[in-house]
Amino acid sequence: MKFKGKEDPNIDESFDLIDEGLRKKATIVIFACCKVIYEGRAISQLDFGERIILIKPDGSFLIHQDKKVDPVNWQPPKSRSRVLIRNEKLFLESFRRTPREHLEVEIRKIHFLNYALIEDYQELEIAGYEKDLGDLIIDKPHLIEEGFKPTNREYSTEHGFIDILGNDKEGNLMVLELKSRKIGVNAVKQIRRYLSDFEDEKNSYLKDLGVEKKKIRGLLVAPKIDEDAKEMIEEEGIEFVSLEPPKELKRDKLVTLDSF
Amino acid sequence: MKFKGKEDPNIDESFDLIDEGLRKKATIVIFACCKVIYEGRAISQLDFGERIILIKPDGSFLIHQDKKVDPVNWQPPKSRSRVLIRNEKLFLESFRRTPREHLEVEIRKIHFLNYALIEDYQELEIAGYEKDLGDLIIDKPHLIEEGFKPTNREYSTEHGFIDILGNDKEGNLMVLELKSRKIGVNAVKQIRRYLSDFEDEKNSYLKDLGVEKKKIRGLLVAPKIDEDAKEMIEEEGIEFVSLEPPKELKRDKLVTLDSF
DNA sequence: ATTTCCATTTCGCTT
DNA sequence: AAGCGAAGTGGAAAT
Repeated sequence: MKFKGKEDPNIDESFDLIDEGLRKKATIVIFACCKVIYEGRAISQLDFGERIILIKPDGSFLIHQDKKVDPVNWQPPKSRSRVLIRNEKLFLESFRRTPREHLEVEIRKIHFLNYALIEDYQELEIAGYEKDLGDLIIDKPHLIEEGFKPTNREYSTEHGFIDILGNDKEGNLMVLELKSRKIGVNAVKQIRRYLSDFEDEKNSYLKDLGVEKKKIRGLLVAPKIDEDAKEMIEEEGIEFVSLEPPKELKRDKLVTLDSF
Repeated sequence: MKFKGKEDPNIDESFDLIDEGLRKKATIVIFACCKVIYEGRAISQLDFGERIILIKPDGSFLIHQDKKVDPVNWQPPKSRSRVLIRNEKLFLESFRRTPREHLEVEIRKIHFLNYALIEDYQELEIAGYEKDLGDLIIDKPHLIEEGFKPTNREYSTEHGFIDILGNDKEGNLMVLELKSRKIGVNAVKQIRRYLSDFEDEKNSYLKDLGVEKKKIRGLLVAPKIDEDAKEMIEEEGIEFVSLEPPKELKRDKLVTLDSF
């Protein structure tokens, strides 16, 4: 692995180092006073100020201020970056087609400039959201209720995808809507639309599934439900099952963190 | 402004520099081989690899891999960071209350470590999205059609907020749904729900607005509309007006960028 | 503090 | 390439 850095480079040194970094597909970090103009899906302008510029080998281009998680300006992966000197001033540019987007960074002064040839093939293992909740239910249907049998996942309807379809032990159709965090009013409206599809006689979903003249039960599954949503479902006979998405990684070597 | 940087610091130098940077509320950039564990809204683990760590004075804590715009792990502003040595290993930690979130970074090797005392008060000026489109229509209603008069903005209904309400020159009610980019099928469904509200006799919106026994016109306003949405609106008598959000900054000194 | 909705959302997955 | 939905969404404005 190769690292290279320079403090207070002059304009020519800056140009050479950045150019070298770009050609080598290095990850480049620059501490600089710069001004930024963006034109693309929107248009923006940011006057001179001290910022961090991060250029990644996949073409991503980020400019970070001293606040917030999100970059103030950026370009997505596969953008093409270049460095140039115009009127004795140093510029960075990043360009993207489809949609056409352009970022121009005028650099007044570079304080630090580093680049490194890194390749990070490690992938983040993450758990604890909707997909994991769905996996859990498919794996252990009894967590919903004794005798529950899932039949379809991501079942497509006119109004969107139903997270899980299944039957209870009496053969009634069950429509499950999952949320990893909290059931709100919108989730109730959503499942209500799915249910109205099925309740519509003209609709053929029931026949498709070989389920006729049975009840249709709507279930919302999430760790919590908010008060408004709770009132709504009580009026409409929709059920709620409290279930946490499993916060477990697949290769589970994770040690519980000490309290801070 | 104060900058400080070190190449290949040993563990004690690293600790001192980071600790100093944190105390001074500096912006810290670290090029390091590290392993990351997160526990909070979800839970995640990332094995050792070469990454960029960025700690901002507002408490934001970002870990970037060599790909993508988004950090692989992060903590939001107001998180509390600290550096520590445990079993002769260097760790960074970041903690947040409400919701409770914790990030632990084990550092195997630091290649570069920089910090800088920067304060960037420049704010991004941006234009070209939905709000600008709404401003434009309120300012120049004739862009929708001759005689159009907006009456309400962000008008609240059971199904959400209608972007703009108004009347045409015959006094018919007009329901406008704006998009800064492209009308898709979802936007049509949305305006359809608003319209069904108004068309329902039991509904009192019309009386509230003093508009009775008039037509109700649904308009989608955006730069473009996709093919599916176009077919839908033709069947349902919803109209489409093509309008670009104004891509103009308020203090407009912006020079058009040269082509790349 | 909580809710709601927009975003140059980004990102991953499916068609 | 385009569309769809989730996200540790983030962030701002309103309540």
